[in-house]
Amino acid sequence: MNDAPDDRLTRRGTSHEVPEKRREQLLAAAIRCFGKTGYYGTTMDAVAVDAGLSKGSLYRFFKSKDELLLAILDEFVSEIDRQISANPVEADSLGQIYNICRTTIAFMSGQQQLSSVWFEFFHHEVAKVRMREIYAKNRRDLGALITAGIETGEIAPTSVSGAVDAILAFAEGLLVLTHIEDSFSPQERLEISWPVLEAGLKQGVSR
Amino acid sequence: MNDAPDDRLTRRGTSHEVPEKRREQLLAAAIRCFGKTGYYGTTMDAVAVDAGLSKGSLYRFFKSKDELLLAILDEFVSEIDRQISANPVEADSLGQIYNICRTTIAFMSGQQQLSSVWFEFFHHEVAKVRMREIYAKNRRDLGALITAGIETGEIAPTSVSGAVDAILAFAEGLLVLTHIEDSFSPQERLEISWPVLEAGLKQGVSR
DNA sequence: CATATAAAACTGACTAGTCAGTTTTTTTAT
DNA sequence: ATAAAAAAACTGACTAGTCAGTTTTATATG
Repeated sequence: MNDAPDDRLTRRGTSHEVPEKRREQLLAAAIRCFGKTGYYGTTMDAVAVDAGLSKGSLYRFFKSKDELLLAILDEFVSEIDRQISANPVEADSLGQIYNICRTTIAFMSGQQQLSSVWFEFFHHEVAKVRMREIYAKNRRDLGALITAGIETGEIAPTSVSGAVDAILAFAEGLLVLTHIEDSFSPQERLEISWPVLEAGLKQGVSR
Repeated sequence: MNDAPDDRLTRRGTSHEVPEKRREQLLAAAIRCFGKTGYYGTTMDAVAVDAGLSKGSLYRFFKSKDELLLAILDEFVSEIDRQISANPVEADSLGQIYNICRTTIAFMSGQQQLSSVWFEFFHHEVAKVRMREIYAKNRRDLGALITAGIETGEIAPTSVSGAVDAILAFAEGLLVLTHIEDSFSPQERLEISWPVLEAGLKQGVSR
């Protein structure tokens, strides 16, 4: 039951525990709970208990369950961005694209299965708006890389949006498979199946 | 509000309305409702109202919400299978694989967005078991086609499971994108981006 | 230092509403 | 009349969000 980390804050803060820290603590608890039982399956009480707080206190930091959720989404986006840019910059476009896929998949599949929550939001209007923004950005970034790759001759001339769709769908799909097949390791599978996609991009459209 | 089809059964059954027919009617209503508001966002009352019945009657045909759900999943699987085998048999493996992808995507994205419900089940244990069976079968079918394609030289020698992963992830991902980007037409996008994947399979692993 | 006071953080019981599933009542067909 | 089917009413468990009261921490004062 209690698998919260040991570094959980004590119930009463000391003078050195600023609200920021407590907010992070609540966010971490929410990620654990949502990851375990999903958004709709997680009660605000459960989040509070996991963080070692009461529900009333939780509501001091997050006005609603939706707000808590959006905070998690934002945390995810910025963390993934941070990790991607922390990697050494690849010289070639395909290397950069692979870097983005690998980093994103590693992060998403690592966080207590939280990525499964991602898919609960197709009927959650608030979350959906945020998700659209995220995908629009992904689409712009990948599109720029592919265009650059075509210019250098690294990627065969092809429909840029087609290639973006293929990459986005591929990465997204690997995450989906992760949640259906328990033994599935998306990182391993990315390594195995990436060459197929890579060959397609290098080779270009053959018909 | 009321967008149920006109051929909806009358409120009172006649002696000629066999349970089978009513069951199908309820299933259709459930598909509409789940498609509109998702599994967790759909109440049993809503399904009953959509079908022009009361909740009590609904429970005569389906013992629980879970049972209703499983019936839909089964209906989907058999309908997709039916449509795939209804297509003319392609001579080559790649054509058959494309046929499977195209038919599945066309069906899933066509049914009142019901495919979004698919993704709500990563935390629904009952549905998850059924989904695993479905994916295991997909994996077997695709694996056989790829192995055959490699034997005929149509597909370059490669990791069969890697290729299966790539295709499954790709198709699954296209459906995900459908639900994030409203203007996204998965059929169109499949046509645009399929060549990338196809080239990859023909070309094989290049490293 | 010790004590008083103010401010901040926290609690848990409560509200108001929802919904899956059940039971009772009404309608219809034969 | 009577049995089957449908409708309506009901139950009980659950949950997001609130708030009055409590405890802890920070600050001011002699």
